[in-house]
Amino acid sequence: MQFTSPLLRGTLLRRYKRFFADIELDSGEQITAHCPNTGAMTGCAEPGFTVYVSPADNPKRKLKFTWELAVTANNNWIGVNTHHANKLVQEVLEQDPPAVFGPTLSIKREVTPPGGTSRFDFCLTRTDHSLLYVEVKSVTLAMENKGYFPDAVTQRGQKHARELTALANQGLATGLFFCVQHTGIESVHLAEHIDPGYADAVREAAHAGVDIVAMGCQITQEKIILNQQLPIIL
DNA sequence: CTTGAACTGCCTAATAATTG
DNA sequence: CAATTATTAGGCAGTTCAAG
Repeated sequence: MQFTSPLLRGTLLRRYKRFFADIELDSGEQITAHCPNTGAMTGCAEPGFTVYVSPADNPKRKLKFTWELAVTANNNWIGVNTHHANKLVQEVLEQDPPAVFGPTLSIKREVTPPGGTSRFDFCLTRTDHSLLYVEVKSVTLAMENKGYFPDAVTQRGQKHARELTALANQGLATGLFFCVQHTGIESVHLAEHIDPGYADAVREAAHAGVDIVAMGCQITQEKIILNQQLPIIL
């Protein structure tokens, strides 16, 4: 995924009220950027981090910039725009999907399975015309070189995981895709210490046959590309 | 084109529980 | 029983995407 216009570099002053980030650009100008990440962003939003924002040309927007990238003290790059996660996953599904998902004919987004209550990020139609429902999760919490999910208690995520399990038990193909937008993460782990209930739900899902995949990406100020499969430790 | 849901932490208001 | 503390519930924020 290429950024359509060049990003501007700055320093994070503070992130607050969920949607806002005050940033001092290299030019010295102080701005408030939209923070497109609804998560806790633990370890991703420390004041003083180098950050990159994209300019918004939409005149209707109140905030002229969107926060896209953060660089940690260890020089790891993080994609904070969770909206890109689905786009990144879509790209990799179209171009070079993980083997367990198999080649696909078409991809639909935001699909509610028949009889279900949750919407899933993707529904793939595979070459044998079977359907595969995939839920995408964005991983940004890192400790050492390990990535953890979730970074906060998530009842909604747990509901998704349990519904995936239910679909799998009905014989449908299902997948859970961890999109790791953090260059320092080399493996993905369940955050037992943060949300043990979710960890259990994912293990149950795996046991029920939900295919769980994690991919990491290359991040530069020009683009983000999901390019490597990462091990998952359940 | 218009509308509305989703994303989910944080702050505040309201209620419940505990203590002197 | 009043006063203080603890817990819970609700509303809010900007943007994007999908459905009508």
